[in-house]
Amino acid sequence: MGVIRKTEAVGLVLKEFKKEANAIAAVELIKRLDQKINKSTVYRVLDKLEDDGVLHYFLDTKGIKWYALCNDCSKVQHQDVHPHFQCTECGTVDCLEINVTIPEIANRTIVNSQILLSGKCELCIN
Amino acid sequence: MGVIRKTEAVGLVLKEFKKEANAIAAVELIKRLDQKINKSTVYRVLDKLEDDGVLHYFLDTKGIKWYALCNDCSKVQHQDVHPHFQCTECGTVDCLEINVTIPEIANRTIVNSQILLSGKCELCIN
DNA sequence: TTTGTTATTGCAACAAAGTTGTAATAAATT
DNA sequence: AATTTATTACAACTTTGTTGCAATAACAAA
Repeated sequence: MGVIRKTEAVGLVLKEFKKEANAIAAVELIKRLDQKINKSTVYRVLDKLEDDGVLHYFLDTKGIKWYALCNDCSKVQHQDVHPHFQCTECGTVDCLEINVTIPEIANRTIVNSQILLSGKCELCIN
Repeated sequence: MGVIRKTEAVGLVLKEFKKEANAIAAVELIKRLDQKINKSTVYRVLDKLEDDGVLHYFLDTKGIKWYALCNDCSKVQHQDVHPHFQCTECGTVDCLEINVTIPEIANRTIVNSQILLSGKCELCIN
């Protein structure tokens, strides 16, 4: 179930995403909002915003959760199925606005695809 | 650093992979070998076999580690960069022998790509 | 504005996966 | 057989995320 009440916690979490171009790790958000919002509240708010189609999440190369703003999602459906990119140098994670086509596979239905690319980002490439 | 001594633990771990067509989760392996090998030994053996190019690993939709036999890898390089598939019904995970081409991305170097597909497997599709 | 309902929060405790230090054990070499 | 040192078991720990529950605070209704 998504967000129902406009609380301070929801506001603070959304503010973080608005001032950040990239994705934010749940763990990082918890650090940033420490002393303001409790850890489990952060997780619950993220979860609700994901339900609402405001954020989407994915796991990085270490299996930890990252969240980023959605573009055209809704409570009904997440349209965001783009690849994510993690820089091996600075750890930054972005959404990539590219299309990767997954071929059909005999005898299987593919419902979801998660693509995580890693390498050097624009800033660390030099 | 890879395997140096041929120990019982290494033998038991390899035996599990030889009698299993699919990938095995580290956690599952630990359960299977409980009372035979200690948890941290399992992790250390898996790590070494990965170093040696015998196994490769990847994370599933929940961020937990899975291992599978490599085909043509070596200590020097892991050639296995195929997608992995996890069935949402039975949880089984396999390696897919298909090629997915990742387009070039301006201002970034892509060193690694992890593709995790999920849906229904051959057995659960009906 | 006050009251009532219940979604939301903080807290503390827990759970799961994986890691680490260390002393004891056992491969492999001499 | 003795020696070296990679490997193991064990226990304790870390990190990320979850859960139960009482207290709090949105929000609607009166």
